[in-house]
Amino acid sequence: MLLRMSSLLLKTLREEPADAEVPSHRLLLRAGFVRRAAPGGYTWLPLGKLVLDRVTDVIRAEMTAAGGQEVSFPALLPREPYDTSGRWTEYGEDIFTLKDRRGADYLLAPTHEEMFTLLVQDMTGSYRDFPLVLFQIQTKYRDEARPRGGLLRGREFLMKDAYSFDLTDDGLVSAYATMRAAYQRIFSRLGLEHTIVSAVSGAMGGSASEEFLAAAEVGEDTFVGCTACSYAANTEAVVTPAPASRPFDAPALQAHDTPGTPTIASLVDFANAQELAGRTDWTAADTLKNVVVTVHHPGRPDELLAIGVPGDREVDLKRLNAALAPATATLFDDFASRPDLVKGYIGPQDLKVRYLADPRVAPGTAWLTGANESGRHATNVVSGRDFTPDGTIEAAEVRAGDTCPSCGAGSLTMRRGIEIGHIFQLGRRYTDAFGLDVLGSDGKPVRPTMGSYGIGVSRAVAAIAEQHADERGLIWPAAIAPADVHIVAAGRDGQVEAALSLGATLARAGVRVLVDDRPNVSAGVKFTDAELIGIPRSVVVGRRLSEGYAELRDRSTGGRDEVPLVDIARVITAELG
RNA sequence: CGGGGUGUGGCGCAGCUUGGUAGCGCACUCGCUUUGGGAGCGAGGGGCCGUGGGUUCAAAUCCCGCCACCCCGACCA
Repeated sequence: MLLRMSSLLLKTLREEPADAEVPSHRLLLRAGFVRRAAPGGYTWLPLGKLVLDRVTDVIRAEMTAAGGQEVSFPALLPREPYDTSGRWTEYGEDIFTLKDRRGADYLLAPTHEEMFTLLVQDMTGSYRDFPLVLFQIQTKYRDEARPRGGLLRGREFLMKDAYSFDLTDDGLVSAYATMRAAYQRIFSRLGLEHTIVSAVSGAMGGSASEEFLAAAEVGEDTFVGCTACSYAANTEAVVTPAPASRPFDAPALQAHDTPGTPTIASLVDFANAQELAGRTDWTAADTLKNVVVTVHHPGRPDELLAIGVPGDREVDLKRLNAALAPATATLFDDFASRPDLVKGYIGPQDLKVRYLADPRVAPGTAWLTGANESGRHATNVVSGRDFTPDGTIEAAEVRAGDTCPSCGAGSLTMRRGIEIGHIFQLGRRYTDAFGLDVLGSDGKPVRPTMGSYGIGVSRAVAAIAEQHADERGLIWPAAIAPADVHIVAAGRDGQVEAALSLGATLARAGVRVLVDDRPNVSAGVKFTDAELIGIPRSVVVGRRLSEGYAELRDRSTGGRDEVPLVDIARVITAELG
């Protein structure tokens, strides 16, 4: 490959684009890799397309090596399969829907579980056809409420989705392990520093879910790690260790007048000032905070739900939504319509809505909480005695320093990351929905179980840009750079001709070459552009050409070496192996 | 969904308060000079001022609606 910048469709931007905030977005726009073309949609320009293709090549190679077979489905699909799986309504507003000329419903697929399942149903019939792993690299569509960060969250994006089909649960575990290892190789080759964390599987359903998170400040996911063991989890998936049940030996529930205490802080201040129940050591952790949310069930009427969490913790809506998926929750604020719910003074006793408590609200624990009357709270409200939650829920916020739920010894640290991959054991949700059975060796029908494995390909490009850049621009890992070497012709005394000649020599040897042969462009501009574009290795053919020397530069270290021009091709091909 | 901000040539911005024939820098074209760290001089091309309506003799500017983009919040009981 020999690309000449004199004819390349490329325009680097000297100034920061006004509407790009996150570093990867700014750099990819400035360096001429992508361009915004639609709300949440990006055009891949020649340099960007080269990178994208190299990333997909890595993914394709590793997926194939792991036994996957590549297929490709349409993105434009009829409604019916998604009705069968229930996702037409479950996915809700996040799905792009449209009608054909006859008024029939279509959608632009947000993922393809249904189509993979149907394909396997169509084309298999015997246990001999399994195990099977299929994948595709394809454009997905999601009507995101808020696209952000350029490639990080778009409404149209490139995704690799793969599905394994096994006849036994052991087979699924094995397929999952194979895919997990393939993902580690993929992200390692892509130069992405990442952490594998426990996750929740969201709208897709399933279990044994893990995410690959690329560490980045601008990441949308927060995840925890343990200081003592190898535990790592998305905050959405952190499971709170429940304390042991305690005997119901607390004194009887007692209600108190607590005027003007609608918040936890005001309640604690009041309780200490008034020596409530004879104590002056009340803290927020002694209180039970009860939050009312409206739960929106796809395809069903809304439901009011009360959530109880220790008063020193907030309700984390992301965690709550993860726990309720596929339903979603919003804060309830229409207290006028429900006189039984006294805002600021809600207690779990005799509530007329469903009540789910944090695991810390274990049987026997006693709390200071609302008395369901304005200006009144109650002490010694004991879980399991004075109220019984309808269940537990993981909705309280996770904080740095919390005890590790895995080893119980270390404490949790928190970081942010970009979700670049997600693997989980899907199970039989879709094979059940479509009634996919095949004949087993004993002649009886067997229902396959599925695993689901996704990579956000375009998002991975952004994550790489996020992790591999400095104040001058991008620094691509060699494996996915748009070219192996960037040759800069600096000068007009035959430098352009010499650069092109060197480029041709390298290209013949299989090296991917970008030559800056632009006439009438100053050396300074070319150097600046080369640093912005970020090809890891560059060669400057410049003022020492007449002496037979060129300069070899390393983008990441800034290193420069004068090398005889006749040796350059040999040095570079040796480096590239 | 809520809040804030912004929409003026390809990019970055001024002009709007106080209505009166649209400007600057970069980029682009041509000429001459320059050529190892974002060159100089000269001459040019390019804009339904996001969009629809209203007020007015006259609207980028004032009023109303809509759309888009960016940021923040999705929260304290």
